[in-house]
Amino acid sequence: MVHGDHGAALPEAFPDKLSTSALAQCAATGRALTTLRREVLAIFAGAPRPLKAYEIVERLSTPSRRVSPISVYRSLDFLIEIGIVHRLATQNAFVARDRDRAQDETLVFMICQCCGDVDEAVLPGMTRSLAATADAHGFRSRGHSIELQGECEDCRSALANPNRRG
Amino acid sequence: MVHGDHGAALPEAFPDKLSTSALAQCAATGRALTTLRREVLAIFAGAPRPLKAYEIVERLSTPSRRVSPISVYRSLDFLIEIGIVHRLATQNAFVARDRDRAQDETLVFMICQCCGDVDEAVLPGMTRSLAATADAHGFRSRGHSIELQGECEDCRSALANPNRRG
DNA sequence: TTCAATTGTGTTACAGTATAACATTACAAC
DNA sequence: GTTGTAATGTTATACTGTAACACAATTGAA
Ligand SMILES: [Zn+2]
Ligand SMILES: [Zn+2]
Ligand SMILES: [Zn+2]
Ligand SMILES: [Zn+2]
Repeated sequence: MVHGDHGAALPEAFPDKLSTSALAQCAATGRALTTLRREVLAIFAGAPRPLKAYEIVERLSTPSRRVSPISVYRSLDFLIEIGIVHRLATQNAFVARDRDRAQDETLVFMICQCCGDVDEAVLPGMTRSLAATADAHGFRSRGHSIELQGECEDCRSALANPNRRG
Repeated sequence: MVHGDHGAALPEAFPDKLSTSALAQCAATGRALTTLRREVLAIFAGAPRPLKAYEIVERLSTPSRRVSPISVYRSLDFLIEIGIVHRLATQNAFVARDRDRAQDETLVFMICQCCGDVDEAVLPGMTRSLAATADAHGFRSRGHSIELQGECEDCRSALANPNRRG
């Protein structure tokens, strides 16, 4: 983070939507939204930015309860499987999003190198475009990771105008 | 790798093209293609598949010469900067490609989960499409990572037809 | 020539990320 | 109750990447 902590984000009505999505997915797939998994999800709900696995470990651990990294990774894997959490491969970090993923939605993550914020987008044409490309190469695609690095709007205006009142 | 080691790849005339590209980039940017960097590049030249950083460490090390991970990472960073090597974020691995990258070419990597092979493609529309998306979100993109996971053609036909002569 | 300044490497140690292997619990089905 | 499955606990370890500082080589002045 190069300059101040502008760029707050949306920690509000987040939890409910996430949990709702998660429960729906669990019901659909016959798996359980256990305590641990809910706890992990709750941490995401309150987090405006991507979380590192070991941050989650820390936040879940107390003097009387040491949560192990592998437990967290297992919960993350689960939440990724049901489509609630996404791994940001370029950051070794994770975000929770509750888009009602219509089968093939191609998510693009835009990651601000300055403040760490992550925004996401769905490119309508992208899914077809990627599928066509894969096809042309005889490749059967089963998943993808699309991440942009750069600067978010807030950070750009902050850089252009470091102190608000000249 | 689930089944046999089909899917050989192109280790042939590779080295020269890579080195040529690298030298050109160095000349253009006033940096040096040192011995270590050339050695790393040479390992890529002979490798049909992505390399892990510590694989390179091993291959460069001998009883009398222990190359340290950080030296390898530094060389990798350099080769990435000049555009010869790409990091596959989802694999923690690296590939060398010598595409004469016209400024904005948007590379898409297709990574076979079965044999580990990596193919690449350039989507003509992609660069504009991503730029438009970023714009719409006020995001200034400075780099990206686009990776597909799936199965390559060879692996699919091998799976469909495990033993070649029924 | 000697003196920076820059670039690249060596060396050591360490931080950060992720998983293996096996024991244990919880719960449902038979 | 026993069996099977899903999930978690526990311990240890493997894998990935970097910090910090010393050293060497190059270049371009003073
Ligand atoms: Zn910022
Ligand atoms: Zn920002
Ligand atoms: Zn295969
Ligand atoms: Zn394959």
